[in-house]
Amino acid sequence: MTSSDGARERILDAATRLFAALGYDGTSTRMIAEAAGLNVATVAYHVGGKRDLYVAVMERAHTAERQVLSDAVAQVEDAGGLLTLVDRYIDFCAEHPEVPALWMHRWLSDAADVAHLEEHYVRPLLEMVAAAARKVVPDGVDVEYVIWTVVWCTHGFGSGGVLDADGTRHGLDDPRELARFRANVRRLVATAIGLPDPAA
Amino acid sequence: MTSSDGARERILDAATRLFAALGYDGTSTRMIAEAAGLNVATVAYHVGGKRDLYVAVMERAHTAERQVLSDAVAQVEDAGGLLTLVDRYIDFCAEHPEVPALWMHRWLSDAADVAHLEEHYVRPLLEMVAAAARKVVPDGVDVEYVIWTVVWCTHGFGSGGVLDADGTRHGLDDPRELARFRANVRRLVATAIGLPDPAA
DNA sequence: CCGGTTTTGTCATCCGAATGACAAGGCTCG
DNA sequence: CGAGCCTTGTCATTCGGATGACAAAACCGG
Repeated sequence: MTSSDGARERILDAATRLFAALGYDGTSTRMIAEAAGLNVATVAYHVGGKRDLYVAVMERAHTAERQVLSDAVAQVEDAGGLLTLVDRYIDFCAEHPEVPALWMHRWLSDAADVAHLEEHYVRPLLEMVAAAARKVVPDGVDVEYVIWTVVWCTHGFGSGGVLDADGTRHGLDDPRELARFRANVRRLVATAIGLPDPAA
Repeated sequence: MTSSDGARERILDAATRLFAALGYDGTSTRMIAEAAGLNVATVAYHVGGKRDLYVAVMERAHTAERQVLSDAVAQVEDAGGLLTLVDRYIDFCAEHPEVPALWMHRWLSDAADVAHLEEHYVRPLLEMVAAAARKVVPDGVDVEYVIWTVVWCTHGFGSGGVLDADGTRHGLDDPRELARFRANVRRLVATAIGLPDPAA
């Protein structure tokens, strides 16, 4: 049973879910094994130790993220195109809430000595987007700052969400929250790069 | 020795530092004891178990935060006063980086079963600020959204910071990063609430 | 001032549980 | 068979928590 029909995939799926929800320290290999419906040792057999598991999860998440962003970047032709790019990224984070959650946890735990994730992955990604943006935006705009603002907001709203009046939390999985978020980020970016307010 | 001359304070200081840096799961009572220069049991004697330690840390952090915000709210008389309020909060987060870091970890459901922190602490705080803001801001402005945006950005830049071109990280402890952040948030808030762009 | 008692602060130590990791063996299907 | 897949079993380590012992200080009746 379970054969090899994507055992590794199932393991990574479970690990992604758990790392995103509980962080690296809050997740044990046994939890991951149980969530994947496999034995603890089987997980090690397919992926390796806990650290390998984590790296594999982060790399897979990053690959998806890079795919979305590089596709979107390729279609940026003017400043307005940046709003579409932002839209794509928001969509991606709403559809895959694990990604912002994984990164959020990561930003806060320098403990994990997997520094190459930042250096080799997020920095190039950031530069790719920044380069595309600089071409279509007036000089003097602090492009990197705008990007970081969008990143922090999107990751924040996406993983932490908003504490509603009745004490419940809403993230970007909530369609109404998503719409509100999108409209506001569009306006935020538009004014930051000197575009007219998008009435949506 | 060390008597009771603020042993509890020293413990809470160490715990705050560690919880902020490593999160709840990443911190052990033994680390805290060592960082405070005390025995594990002594920590338990003064504060209690790990959970009590965490709650005490969060409550102390929240008290400071509320103090700053309620002082600032009391001086808001017009829309421009909100920019001052934001400034105060940014200053606070820059001076006490543990606070945004603690909350950041918390949003990602660090020690999830201490829900009263959100319900009894952050929600009232949020409502206090929102109420003050609504009085001086045009109707139709999504005040709570603006607040959440500022919170996420400030906590994000404050605890996670920004990944610089050379791979180093800069948070709000870096004066230049702080200035850049402040200017941009001021503008962000100003445009969101229909104020002229503050040239600062 | 004083002897004895209580309270307070600290420590070394132990316990049950959980964790990450690994060795060795057993499936099962081509 | 035998290689890929999975399990059982075990190990050292670490965790949070609790206990009992001890010293110093505070307290108190005389």
